[in-house]
Amino acid sequence: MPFLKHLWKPSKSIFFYALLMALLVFALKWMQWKYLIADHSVDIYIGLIALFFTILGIWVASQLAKPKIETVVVEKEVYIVPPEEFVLNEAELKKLNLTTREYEVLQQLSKGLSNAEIGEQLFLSLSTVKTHVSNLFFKMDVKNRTQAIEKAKRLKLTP
Amino acid sequence: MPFLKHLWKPSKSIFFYALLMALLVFALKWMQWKYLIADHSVDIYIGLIALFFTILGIWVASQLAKPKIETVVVEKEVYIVPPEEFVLNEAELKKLNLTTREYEVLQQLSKGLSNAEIGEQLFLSLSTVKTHVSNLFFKMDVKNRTQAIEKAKRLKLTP
DNA sequence: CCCATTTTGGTACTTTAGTATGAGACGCTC
DNA sequence: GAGCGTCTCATACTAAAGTACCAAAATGGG
Repeated sequence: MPFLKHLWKPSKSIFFYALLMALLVFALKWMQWKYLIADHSVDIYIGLIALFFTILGIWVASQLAKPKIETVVVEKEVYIVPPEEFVLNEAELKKLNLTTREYEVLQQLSKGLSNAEIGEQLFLSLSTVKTHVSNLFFKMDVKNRTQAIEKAKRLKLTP
Repeated sequence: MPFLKHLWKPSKSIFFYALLMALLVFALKWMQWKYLIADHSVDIYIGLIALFFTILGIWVASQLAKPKIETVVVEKEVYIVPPEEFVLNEAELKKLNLTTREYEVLQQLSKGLSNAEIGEQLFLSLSTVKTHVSNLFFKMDVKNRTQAIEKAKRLKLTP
């Protein structure tokens, strides 16, 4: 009977109930000497005791058999990606009305390359790079390359 | 006491237990006449009845009371922040061994300001700004301001 | 107070960036 | 083919950036 296992669990309560039961027995014994020695109402006496202790047993069982609520906490992780990969903002790019070559120069510019290095990368003379860069600044409405880089990254035109 | 509601539910069982109880009382009455009239072992008799009916009550309660095991599953959503706000990388900053003033210049530099503008912001002459900037490039191991900005942002030294 | 570091500023110079202007070559379209 | 836009490159110039070296003033700790 698996129920009994639960009965023995709360050891502190056991002593309390045992003490309570002892007191009741003592009280009943006292009542026995006072009222029941004389007459023959032993049947009623026994019945009352049986009824009382049955109810007591039920009550004890109800007290010991506690709700027993098992709370299972399941942590559900809501993952929100931080990678933040580069997605070209084509709308903004189109607004600027850059030519193909100008955009290529802008990409190199955003890498932090100098005009000479851009020329090496795209096989252009320094003059040509300067021309593209200058036109780039005009179209982008900036005054120097650092502002151009900042704006290009902010508008998601370059990584 | 909500427990009693469960007791009254199975009406068929009630008659069975009532009948059982009646039989037991009858049996006890018979035992009473046979063994216990003569002597003074009424105490033991009462104790046995009390014990028996307590156990009976417990048993009845355990039979009638449902398992009563409630499993509550609580789903706890744990969010992982995406804000990605600027957090200064103090470790990397310390590695560079920049002076206070140099770092202030770097902060303005990262905004895309020219040397002259940085001078206006920090109330410095162009010469002083150039000195700081030059020392900055040496300590950061870069060749120009665009690389310095790129590195500062990558190492989370500036927003 | 002394010393090391920082901060500030200067001069002189080189390099790079950026502007302005022009011009030749190419491809496309009307 | 004329016109247009793009791409290329050049020259000339100015502005800004960057380097090198020096030095005075301020700062802060032992």
